[in-house]
Amino acid sequence: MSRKPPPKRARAKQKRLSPDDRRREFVAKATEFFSEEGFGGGTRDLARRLGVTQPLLYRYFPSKDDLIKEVYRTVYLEPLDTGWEKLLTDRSRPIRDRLQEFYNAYTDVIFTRKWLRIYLYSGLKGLDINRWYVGVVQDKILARIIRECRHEAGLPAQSKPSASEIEMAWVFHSGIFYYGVRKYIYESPVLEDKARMIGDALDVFLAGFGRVIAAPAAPKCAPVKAIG
Amino acid sequence: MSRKPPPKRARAKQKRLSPDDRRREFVAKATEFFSEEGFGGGTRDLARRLGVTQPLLYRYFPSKDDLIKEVYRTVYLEPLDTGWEKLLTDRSRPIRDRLQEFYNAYTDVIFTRKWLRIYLYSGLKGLDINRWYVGVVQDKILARIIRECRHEAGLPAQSKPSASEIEMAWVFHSGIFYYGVRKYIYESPVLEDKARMIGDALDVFLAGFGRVIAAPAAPKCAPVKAIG
DNA sequence: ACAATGGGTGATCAGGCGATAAACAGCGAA
DNA sequence: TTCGCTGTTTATCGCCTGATCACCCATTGT
Repeated sequence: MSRKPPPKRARAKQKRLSPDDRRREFVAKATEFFSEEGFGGGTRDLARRLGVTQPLLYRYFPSKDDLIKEVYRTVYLEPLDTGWEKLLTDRSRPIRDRLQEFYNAYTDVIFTRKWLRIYLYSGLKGLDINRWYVGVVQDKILARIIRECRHEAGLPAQSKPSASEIEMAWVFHSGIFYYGVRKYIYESPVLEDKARMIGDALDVFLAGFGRVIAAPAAPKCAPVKAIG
Repeated sequence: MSRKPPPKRARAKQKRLSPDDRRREFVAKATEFFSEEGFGGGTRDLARRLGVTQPLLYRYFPSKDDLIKEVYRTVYLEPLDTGWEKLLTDRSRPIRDRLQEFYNAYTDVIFTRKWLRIYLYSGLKGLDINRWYVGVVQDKILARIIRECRHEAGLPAQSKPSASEIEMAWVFHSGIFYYGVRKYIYESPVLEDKARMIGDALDVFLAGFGRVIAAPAAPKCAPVKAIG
């Protein structure tokens, strides 16, 4: 009766993908799905969004948890390894330019609803991969920024930045990061000009960092000599 | 056989609480529970932690969702209304002292695993109460800080801070806030001396703010005259 | 043309979920 | 004591979840 006429048409529409590509497609769509619903979202809803039935997921992934792990991997690797080291340490350019360009690019990648939500969800789970990422940010980004700032301020180089220097870099970095959280997760109104926000944050940080580092216990009116 | 002898003893141990107190106790423990498990945590597990059976919850709360809403209310109201206005606007004291004392106290309240986790979970849900809280922070805290900073820098008062000023205050505030996230949610190692972190953040912000505000489009070596 | 292969589906299972109803237990008033 | 009230438990319902199995059908190699 209502038996479909041969659904070849419908089949024909979906282009043939290699198994690996199909799998990657699943992971990508699953990332979107879990970013909205949280990892408590059901496999049936996910399958519906993929346009397939739920048992099919288990042909590509042994369990929901394995699928989730692969979502983590792709999300956490996405913003990494795009030639920052050279950018951050290229002393032929003013430090402010380098940092502005870096944060413009970095936030272009991570300031999406999808990325930020997956990141926070996984952070709340206390996953190892989250701590690993935080460590990468600290070692590959913040430590370098500190080193460049010290160089800029004419301070002696040191192998490892001090704990309080790292902390200052974290406070600076987090301030920028949280702009994305406010905009894409809380959906609060923010200053629309992202580059302006980064620029102002940089100006405040660069102006303040030199003074604080140069005079660790100084009163607030210490002479400015570390910068300029 | 293993039927308990009259459990009067066990009953006697738990002190009689008024229904309202009992209810409050439930909400408090539920807050702890949900902060660890997320709001997907089961009512049976919650009841077990309360030392009662699951249906009893439904005598005190019509549904799980109502219980959760009350958790939100208590959590979001906890850090509010502790006389900040006077503290922040008391111009008889140096601004740095005021801000240091304020952030010491504010972070004493919100830097707990419980508070931060509930806050982030509810933020991810996109709840109205979250946007409301963000608005309160902006109006009652950040706008005042900006006003005091402008005053300190000898700049003319204005009824409303500009969007970019608010944004700078957000970046500053978020930097401090995220210290708590890193410590209590990601459980990353952080600078142990919280007051030092706040102090450094303040020094950077106060030193940088004046320069940026005084010379909006200035190069990075503009003379420092707004502060000091 | 035809069997084989493997992507895809319908039916289903066991378990956990939120929620409800009925039974029970302790306590103060009559 | 006895009644009734309130706090608490036992038993249970319907639903949804992650996961599995047997089956189907389309493409492909020969």
